[in-house]
Amino acid sequence: MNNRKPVVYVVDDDVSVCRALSLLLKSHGFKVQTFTRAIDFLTFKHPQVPSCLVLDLRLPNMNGLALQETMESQRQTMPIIFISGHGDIPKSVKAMKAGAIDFLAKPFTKKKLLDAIMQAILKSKAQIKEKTEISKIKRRIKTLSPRELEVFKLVVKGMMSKNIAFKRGVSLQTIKIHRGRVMQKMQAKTMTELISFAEKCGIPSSRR
Amino acid sequence: MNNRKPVVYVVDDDVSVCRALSLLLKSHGFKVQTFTRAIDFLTFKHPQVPSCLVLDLRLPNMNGLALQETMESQRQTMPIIFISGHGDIPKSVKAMKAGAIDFLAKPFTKKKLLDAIMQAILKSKAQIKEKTEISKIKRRIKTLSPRELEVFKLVVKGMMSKNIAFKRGVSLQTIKIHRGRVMQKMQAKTMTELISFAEKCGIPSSRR
DNA sequence: TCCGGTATTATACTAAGGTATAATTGATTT
DNA sequence: AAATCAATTATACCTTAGTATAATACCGGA
Repeated sequence: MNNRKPVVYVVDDDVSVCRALSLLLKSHGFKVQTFTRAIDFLTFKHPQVPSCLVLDLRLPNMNGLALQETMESQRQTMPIIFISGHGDIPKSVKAMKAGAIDFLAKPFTKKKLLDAIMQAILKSKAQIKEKTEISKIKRRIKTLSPRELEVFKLVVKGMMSKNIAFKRGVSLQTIKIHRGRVMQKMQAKTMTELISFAEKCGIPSSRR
Repeated sequence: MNNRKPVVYVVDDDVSVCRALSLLLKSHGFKVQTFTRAIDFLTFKHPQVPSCLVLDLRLPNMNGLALQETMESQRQTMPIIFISGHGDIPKSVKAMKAGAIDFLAKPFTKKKLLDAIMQAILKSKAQIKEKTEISKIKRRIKTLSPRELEVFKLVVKGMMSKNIAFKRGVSLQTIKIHRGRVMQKMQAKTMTELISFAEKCGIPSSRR
């Protein structure tokens, strides 16, 4: 079983659309999961593999745009491709503003859809890579003691050990030890690496 | 003469639209420049102040989307708001994909347009700030001698002076002097600052 | 040809970063 | 009560960064 095969989720209330898209996409090497209701997709636990969502704009109960908003508020970053039979410009603009990859008005060609999906999967791959990297770093940050975390933040802002020591009213040696442990726990071989770790997790470096 | 008043450029082949928008926007504190042809806007030299472009989709010779592409290829980053009487979903999607702030179908309310312009001007301000900062740093980079530039790049990757010296087959002292001059010329007080300068100019730090 | 910028090296020194060892204190957990 | 961890400090030592001074060499422009 190949877990690395990209997954395309399809949410469309029209079962025949689901079936047709499923066939098309499976024939192009994607794994496909279809849903006829937004809520079913939201409660579905997606694995951590490159994936995207092909989403019908008009759905019962919760429409596509609302689903998109919900995903955003849940920090779900899966790329979305909208498909719509009765869409209009404001809706397409809203979808795109919210970060959709594409918005296809029905009828659309297979090529248009497949191109969009290809792009979405690429983006998903990049997102997953970024996410796993950040979570790895955050896991390391969690192992820091409060003092170490504080020293970490000041160090990446460019403050010298002696100044940190003075600011906190402790000895230089204490800070040096904290600093050393920060490097160890963060698994940073150099200052530059430490700074890049901090940046990736939104910890400000320099005076930005 | 207030040079800091934001400028809104309007490109629309309909003179009455130009006039109406000009009146509306001037009454809201913007400076306004109108054009009836894309080429007139392109050849106009805009000053370095917060500004945005209100752009009609349908224009003679060069339509709005083509103008947008041209600006992109010229690295013109001015935020664009499309207005359109006969647009469709694909065109609006294309515009948004290419980075437009908004795409308003005529008729639109004054509020919609003003909101979009407000957002565009904010973005423009951020762009200008970013751009001036980067150009300031790039100016400093230009003062570096070839050797200094090389050392700069290796330093921000986290390489130690002695390793740089070995790699280049020169003495440690030589590298230290280059390094010192890099800090001077780049006006960096700390390593973190030097790294943030490098990052802003796309010079890779660490192993990214 | 002389000057200035670049590149190089050496010696010597100061400052800052980093490690090792050892010890103390306080809080929390077992 | 004992053990563990975080935080602290001191002493000592080593490495790396950074500066000052002085000297050599090369190259291109005035």
